[in-house]
Amino acid sequence: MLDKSHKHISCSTCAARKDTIFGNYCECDASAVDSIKSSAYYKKNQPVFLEGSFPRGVYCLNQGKVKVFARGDEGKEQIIHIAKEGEIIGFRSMFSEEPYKVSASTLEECNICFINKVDFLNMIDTNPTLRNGIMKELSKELGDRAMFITNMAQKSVRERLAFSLIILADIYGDEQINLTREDMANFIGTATETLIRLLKDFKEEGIIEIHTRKLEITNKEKLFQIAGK
Amino acid sequence: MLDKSHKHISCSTCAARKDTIFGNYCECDASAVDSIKSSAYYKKNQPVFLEGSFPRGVYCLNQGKVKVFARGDEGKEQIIHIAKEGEIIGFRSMFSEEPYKVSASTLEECNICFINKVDFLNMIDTNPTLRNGIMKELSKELGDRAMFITNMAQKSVRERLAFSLIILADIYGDEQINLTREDMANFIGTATETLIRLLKDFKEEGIIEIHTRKLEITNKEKLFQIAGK
DNA sequence: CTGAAAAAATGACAATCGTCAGTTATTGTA
DNA sequence: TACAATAACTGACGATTGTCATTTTTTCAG
Repeated sequence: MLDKSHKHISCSTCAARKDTIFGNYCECDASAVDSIKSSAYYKKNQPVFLEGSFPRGVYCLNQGKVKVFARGDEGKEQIIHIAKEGEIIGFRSMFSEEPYKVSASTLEECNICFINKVDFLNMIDTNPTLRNGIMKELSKELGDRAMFITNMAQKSVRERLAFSLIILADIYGDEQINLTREDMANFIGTATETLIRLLKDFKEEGIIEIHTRKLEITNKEKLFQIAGK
Repeated sequence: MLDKSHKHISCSTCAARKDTIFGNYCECDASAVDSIKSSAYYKKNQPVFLEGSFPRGVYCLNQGKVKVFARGDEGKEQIIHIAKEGEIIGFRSMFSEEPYKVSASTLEECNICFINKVDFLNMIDTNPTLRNGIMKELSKELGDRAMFITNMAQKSVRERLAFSLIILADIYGDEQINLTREDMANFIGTATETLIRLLKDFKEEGIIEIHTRKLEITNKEKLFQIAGK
């Protein structure tokens, strides 16, 4: 259940805490983080931060999913990442001292906590474990994006779709994948029409079941096979 | 002139030093870095580090260019970045504690300095300015790769070629761009044959001049126009 | 519950781009 | 300097994928 009020969400009762950088790397107690953060409820399709603006702090997802995307020359979205419960987003630009290069927007109802820039940087300076966690995170993501680029450049749309469905299945866990066709196409890097046709193919091949918006994977084996490793 | 011996290259006389993270962010004197590093001469097309292996330290380019690339499922290279004098490469995996996700290989004769992992991590721990420089670098690159992904996904090969030529012109400075057609194709993300045909088109449109291997840009304006921002 | 708006789906068509097969040019080395 | 190896280039062809136009379905607000 989502807390739709703006009342404070406590780190100590946060179900996602074990998945966060704080829960993983930081021996600092939950109340320390609690005391410097605020929390807010977001409706579906609400912006979290916008490309071009300067970061005021970082966002920690307590509940819900958020798409992180860049815009191409003609304004078309390219989804770079889909963040879920426990992830921290928007901290890259805090170190680079540049405006955001990407935007973030909720894909569903969300509860998101916010830590002010000064407080966050202060935590990093004084807490080596947390700092190392952040650096680890940055580095890991850099590796992920190298692979993302390679997939974009070398795989066919069909292969990318298979690959992306595996990633999405992981993000959505027991839930069924729930994205608009347009968002999914913008994640895979193709036209919406092409995506729809390929989903139909997959359905006919018995790989997925389509429940209107929601997708259920029925043959993950075959997805791996098509995705090619 | 390249120093082909293995004798020590000094940071204090390094022409590229002003462009490095050390020269930019770190108030520590050159001799401190000098004392912990070694230097080596690399021939053209020599590996610097390999995907899958664990990092032993970081590499700082004194002279020459290095390609950083991932491999797709069929072994095809995707060039993620071309590093030039002054750049430090191979430090991401040191934080992520994973094996390298990418390989690096010299594109020409190079002099490359090496700093041992322990020494480097130690520097970072004790030098906040350097540390911030590294974090800034990681973040910036993350932003660059978001844009790289977007370009791959949304631009045509012709547009990507124009865009890449602008980037390459910047990397090569006053020198002419000097890459094999295959490397250039692997940077742009296309087949070698397609690249060759498009280069011919550009030549006929008066945008570039082709001197066998080397490329000279004669109409940068038009490149920007084709690349689309 | 209903109508309007948004999203999903389908069809037709053309252009881009990759693949394969082969030729020509360049490079590096014996 | 010549020869082998590598790289650059050309041609033919078809598959994949994007675009545009239109219809059907779903969603959501009143």
